[in-house]
Order: sequence, then structure tokens, then C-alpha cells
Amino acid sequence: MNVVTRFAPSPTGYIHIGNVRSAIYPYLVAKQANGKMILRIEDTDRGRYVDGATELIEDTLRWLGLDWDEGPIVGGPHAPYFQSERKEIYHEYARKLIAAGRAYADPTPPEAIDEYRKECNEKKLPFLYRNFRPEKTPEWTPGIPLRFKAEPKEYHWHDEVMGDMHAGPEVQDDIILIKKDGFPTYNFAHIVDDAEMGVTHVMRGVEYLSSTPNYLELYEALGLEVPKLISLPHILAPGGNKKLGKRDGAKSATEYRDDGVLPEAMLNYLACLGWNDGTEQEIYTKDELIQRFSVDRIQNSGARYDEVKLLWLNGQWIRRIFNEQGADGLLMRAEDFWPESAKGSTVEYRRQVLSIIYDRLKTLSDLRTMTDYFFRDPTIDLDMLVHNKFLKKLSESEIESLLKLTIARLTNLKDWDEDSLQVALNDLLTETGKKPAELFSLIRISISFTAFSPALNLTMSVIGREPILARLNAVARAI
RNA sequence: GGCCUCAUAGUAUAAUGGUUAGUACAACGGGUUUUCAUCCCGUCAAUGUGGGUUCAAUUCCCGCUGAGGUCACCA
Repeated sequence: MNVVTRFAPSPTGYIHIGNVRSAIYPYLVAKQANGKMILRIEDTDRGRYVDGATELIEDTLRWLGLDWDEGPIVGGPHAPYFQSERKEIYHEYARKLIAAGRAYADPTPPEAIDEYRKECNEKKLPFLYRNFRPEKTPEWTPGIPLRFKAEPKEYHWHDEVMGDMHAGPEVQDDIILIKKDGFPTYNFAHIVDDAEMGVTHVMRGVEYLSSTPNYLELYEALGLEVPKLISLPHILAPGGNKKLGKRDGAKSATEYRDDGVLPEAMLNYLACLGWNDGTEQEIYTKDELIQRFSVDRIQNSGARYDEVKLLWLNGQWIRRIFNEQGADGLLMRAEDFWPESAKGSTVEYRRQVLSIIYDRLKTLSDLRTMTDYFFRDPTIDLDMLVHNKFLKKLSESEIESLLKLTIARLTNLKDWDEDSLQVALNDLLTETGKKPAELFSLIRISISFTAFSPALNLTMSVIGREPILARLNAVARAI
């Protein structure tokens, strides 16, 4: 079979991470089978349309490396890929249904429908419009919504994730096919498009499970083959049990990108949220995911979104890229994440800084807060020195003399490299009789004024003799 | 309210009739004779509940409870 999947978002704003997975899975399924993934923009709700949203969606997919085989930009044999430009196609299908007596123009004003609905709600009955079907229906002309004429019966179908399903006639209704503005509803448009575009696997959130019988009847009425139906369980918000949404502060994928999350980590995390291959592997490359993914191992209950685990995974990926592609490989990714003070520094210097700090990064943007002192002298903060847990037992005069001794020994140091520095530091330890935690904390804070830093000898080696001595002198004077 | 779905540690999950119920994140403790982190080791921690079926149920069936979805001229 020629597998064709699709990702069909609505351009109503950014796509938050809860939705991104609906793009990942179709991509994996398509690539695994050497098939195609289509990107289709479902922009039939003009009221909710947000300018620029399509570009945001495209950006997100490109960032994650989820390239689509047909769709906006790349085009394809089934263009256009914007539903707003396919009106005629839907109308054609609509006319077929009218001709077959399976659709009718509904002149009932919305207020009347609201009344019916209210009535049902009050009686605690499910609202089925077909019970209120108008007796006389006009010819279908623009400005009148078109409804499907349901012929309810029992349906059995198979959902690749949820298993064998069935539903009685009580759930089928006269759904709206074409709205009064002439645009189709999702319910109608997606069926027409999927058929026109040859989609073989429909992957979407479980919220569509309840409407599936209606879709099945539509397929039948249109004489279309039903694609494989795959319901994806929701990604749940960290706090509650509800589907993760923008109201829960769900960030967009691009926000994570801007915060220094690697696309590899995002893809890895999201793909494995609600899916596993049965092994104990945690880190997957995109190629591994393509190879190993299987729809039947998608979880059938919702999975809670856990940013902490995402960030852990991101740290893993940062290290992996460093180890596999070297400092230069990671340096390329880190370009946009250096602090302001790094402007004007050489690439070689940044490479050195990155090489000694990379294993402390959870996100690339940590560079901004963690490396400032490599690029400029830190602001002296004596409180930080005096109140440090290892230094608070030292008197100020003791601190001063320790600093002076350190300065003297370092000034005379022949070679300023990490090994010589380590020897010198160890000698200082012996000479002063201080514990490493005390002496080294003193030096570390004096040169960085941050809570932590890479190994002292490495830090000093990278920053260089002149700046280090200047900083130590400045602190000694300030005491 | 009708219909539908789901249910293993705090979280993500493994184990589809037989295991001391495994792994990862988190938490906590320790090690790597300097901080933070990496890395390594360890500790804590779970089958919602009641019935069946079976020699044996996390696993199969039913009730209950809990959670979620759906009942739009939104997708």
C-alpha cells in the first residue's frame, strides 16, 4: 500500500506542543513506509483565522525536521492545500449528496436551533438535530447552510489505537456540511480532502472518536473508502487531567526553540510521550524513530506533559551532539545563545568556553547566565564571598592573605595551561593547609562571582593569566 | 443526562495468565580526594475498588469508583 498521511492544522495561532505530536506521528508513519505526508491548512473558519499562523506552523515543522511531501510551499498534485481555496470541490461533493437525497438546505434560524438545544439540555437528553428536521426545505442556495441527512444505523469499525469500536444509531445526526458562508465544516471538508488527496491513515486526537459514526456514514453516502483511523490520546496538562492547551500555559514549539531546546530533544520527548517500542531505550534519533515507530504501540490513555523530563532529555542531547559532532558541532547550534558580553569574542574562544561548560547545560540558553564572566570582568560582590558556605568561617584578613599568596604563586607560574594550573593549585593547597572546598571556592568566586563554574584550572586556563590576576587583585583590594 | 474512552510508583512507561512487578524522569543519600553539573552507585515509591473465570490474575469477564471526551453554522 502507498501510505499517505497528513497533518491538518488550523491556522488559529501558534501550534503548541500538545498539538505537535499530531504532526510527528503521521510523519513517522509516512517515512517508515516510504510514503508521503501532506500538510493541509484547514482554514475554513474565517473568524478564527490568524494572520501568520500558517508560517508559524511551517516554521515549527521545519525546525523539527518534519518535512512534508505535499502542501504549502512545496506544492503537489492535489493543490491547493488550503481548504479556503477548495470551496468548489466541496460544493461539488455537496451537490452529489443533494442529488442522492442525502443532504438538505436548512432554513431554520440559529435562534430556533438554540431553543431546541436548550430544550434537550433541560430534559437532560442528547441533542439530535434530526429530531427537529424541518418539514419543508428550500433549494440549496448561497446563504443557507447545508445539512447531511442521516440514516442512523449501527456501525462497527476498527481504530488502530483504541481497538474494535461500535456505536448505535443514537449518535448519528444531521451534521452541517456547508456553513451559511459557503465554507465547509471540518466534518465535511476533511473527508472530501482525505479522499481527494489519497490519504490512507487518518491520525487525530481522540476527541473525534465520538463523531466517527457520522463520518462513516458520510464515507458511505459518498461512496468513499474509509482510511485507517487512528485516535491519538491527549497530552495532559501538568496540573490537572485536562488536555494540555494554551490556557495551561502550553508553550509553542518555537518558544522552546528560542529557549535553547534542541529539535532532536523535542522530537524525542514528544514521540515517546504515549509511545514506546517495548525496549528500555530513552534516547532516539529521528531515524531510529522512523525505523521503530509502530501505531499499535501508541498508548491508549492520556499522557501528562512533563517539562522536567524534556529538559533532562535536552541535556542528554546537548552532550550527545558534543560527543558525536565535537565542540564545533555544538557551537553551531549555540550561536544565538551567548550573552551580550560575548559579542566581539572570537569563535575559538567561544569554542573553548563551550568545551568546558557544555556538560552543565540543560538548555542552550543557559549559556547566557552561565558564561558571562568568561567575556567580561564580573561585578565584585563581597557578600557572596563572605557568606559562601565554605568561606564564612574565614576572617577577612585570612581571605586577603590567601588571595595575595595565590596571586604571588600564579604570577610566577611558568606555563599557563590547565595542567600547570592544577599543579599550582594543589601546591597552594599544601602550602596553606586549607581544604580544597575553602581555597578553591575563594578563588572561584573571586574570578567569576557566580554560584558555580567548571573546574577551576580549566576556567582559569581559558580566561587567561592577565584577566585572572587582575580580578584577584581587584578582590584583594576591595576586601 | 445520553453515548464513548481510559485506569501499574509523583510523572512517563515495561511486563498481554506464572517475574522478588522491570526501566527512565523527579525526590532522597553516597562516590568521582573543589563548587554546580556530567558520570557512577544506592534508597524511597505502583497494579483504584468489589466480585467472578482459573491451580494461578497487572493481564480475561462483570459491577462500582475515579478521570477524560462528545452531544457547535470550532476544528
